[in-house]
Amino acid sequence: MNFRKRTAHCGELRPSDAGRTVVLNGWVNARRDYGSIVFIDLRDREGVTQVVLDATDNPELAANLKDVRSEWVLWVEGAVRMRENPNPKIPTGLVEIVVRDAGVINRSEVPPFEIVDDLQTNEELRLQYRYLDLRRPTIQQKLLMRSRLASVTREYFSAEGFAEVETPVLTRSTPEGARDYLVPSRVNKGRFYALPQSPQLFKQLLMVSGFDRYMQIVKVFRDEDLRADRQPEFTQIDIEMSFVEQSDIMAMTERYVQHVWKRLLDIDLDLGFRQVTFADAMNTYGSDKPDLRYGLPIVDVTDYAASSSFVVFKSAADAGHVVKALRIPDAASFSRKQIDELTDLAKTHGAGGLPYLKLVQGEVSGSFSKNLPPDEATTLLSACSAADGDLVLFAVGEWERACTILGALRIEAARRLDLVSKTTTPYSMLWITEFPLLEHDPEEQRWVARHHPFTSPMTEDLHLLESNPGAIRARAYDLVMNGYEAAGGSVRIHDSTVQQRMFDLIGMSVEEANAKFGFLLKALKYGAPPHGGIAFGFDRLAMVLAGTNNIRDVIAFPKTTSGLSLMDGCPSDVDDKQLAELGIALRQ
RNA sequence: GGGAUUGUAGCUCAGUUUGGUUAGAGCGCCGCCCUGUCACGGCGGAGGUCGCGGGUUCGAGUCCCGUCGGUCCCGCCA
Repeated sequence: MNFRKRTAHCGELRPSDAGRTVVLNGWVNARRDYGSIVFIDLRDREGVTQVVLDATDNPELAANLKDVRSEWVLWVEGAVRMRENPNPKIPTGLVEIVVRDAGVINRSEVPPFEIVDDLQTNEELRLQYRYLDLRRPTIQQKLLMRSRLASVTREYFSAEGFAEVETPVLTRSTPEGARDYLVPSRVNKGRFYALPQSPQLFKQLLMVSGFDRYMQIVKVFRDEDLRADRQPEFTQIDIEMSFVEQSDIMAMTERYVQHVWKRLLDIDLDLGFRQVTFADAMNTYGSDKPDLRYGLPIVDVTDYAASSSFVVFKSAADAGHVVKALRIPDAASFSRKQIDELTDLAKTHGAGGLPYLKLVQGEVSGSFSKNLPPDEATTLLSACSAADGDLVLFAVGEWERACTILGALRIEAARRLDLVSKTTTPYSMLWITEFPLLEHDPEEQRWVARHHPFTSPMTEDLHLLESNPGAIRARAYDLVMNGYEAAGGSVRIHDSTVQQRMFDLIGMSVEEANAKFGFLLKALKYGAPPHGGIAFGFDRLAMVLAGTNNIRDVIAFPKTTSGLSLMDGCPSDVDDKQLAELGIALRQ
């Protein structure tokens, strides 16, 4: 196929180029045919340029291009000239190309959906024809932003003395954490590799080796159910540092984020991101990843509940549970239906119901106002700082449960009141610190690591290691951006004895620990430096930067919520021959 | 594993509540016309396994059962 190569792309021509003869290559974005004059909008990654073909000047060429339709690929040669009727909507709108010669490089079938930014098509079809979906400028911009993020990241960490070291993708399956994706070994039949959930152990071993500062942009895999912000394979910016403590890692991370925001968004972020302890975050926002672009704090009213006439509150307080309240300003106008929807939401998070009070022109109403003497209602509402026109929602129960319920309602209320669009702080950055080291798994009847079992306990809580494990706080920290857990890390245990005690605590025998993590325990005995690190969810970071709340928008070829790839149809069946080579028989 | 919601023309959706003639609209597509459009315009036209399978019924897009996808959420995700 003959075509003339471009001398300009479709987004660059301006009035100063008038008079130049250029060649463009691109896709037909739109065609407007007037018979003796035809306009063709030619599109490439950089933009759109209008091309004019005058049939009276060039009848032969016009006849050749008569069939041209959307998404055909053309080359076009002609002079740049000022437009009679400029189009202020596009950057090249002041100029156009008068075609002198042109040709069809490739034809296109009629696409299943139009290649436009404000596409209404369902995601199923878009994913099936992902290569067409990716022609849309909005998606391209997001992926180009992701590309720049990767460049800026490497540039920053390289300048800070970090070495990028690759770690294996075929690794050992380990207990704890997410389900592993397994890869059968042909050479060693009946045995399996696991795809890494993170390069955690390898980066710690690199610290033992003395690499001192490591970072890697790396794919990791977790075989768990998906969400709007979760894919089975995703990318981490994995970071580890030696001879540091928590504050050093957090400070380094903040400087990186500041650098990224400056370079990619030209926004100046102040260092010293807000820090909130896990306990405070749960108490005040009902979440360990609160979105602080808006307020809506939760208050504790357990003290008032203890002497309440409302039996639900009273008995909760007597049982050692808590009563929490969420005041939603100007929401007393919520209808019965809207309250029912909020109640359903509360129930999905484990609430029995949703007690609420409304204050309208001094009158108290609500689901339990009849069970509450007026003076008690007044006291309770003032404890919640409720003003006229407010709605107050209550959650009753075990501490973390009650907090979580109101945390979910807080997000929903913000959505309904459209608080995010009204914010004066478009980016909310905060650290969550002092996570519990362990949590109790009622199913397995044992303690499990909340972060991972290599996380160091806070020094001042070490004495609780055997007496009160649930109260131990970890030297762990999450960086939360606009309500997303963007990064998480910890200072690691660098002492093999402490590491062994940790394994004991989560019910792992010495034998098992040695079998599964013996290489780490051994390595820690050969002069391990104090070390710690953090890992960013690269996709989530790209999401926040690109201003989307769908992780699939920043992944070129994502999977659906059931883990399918609709374009190539994986996962797929494999031949019996392949299974036989691997020594695998499928069971029904 | 569970819940909610969704699937009708190439696309977006209406029609399903209360089963009943030939399943509609906008956009797109095809043909003709048009010299300044850029959401071009005008005239005409084609296009449907109502996701799939089974059932109830004289009759199913509509009711019932099952199933396969999409989206969101709970559990899960160190």
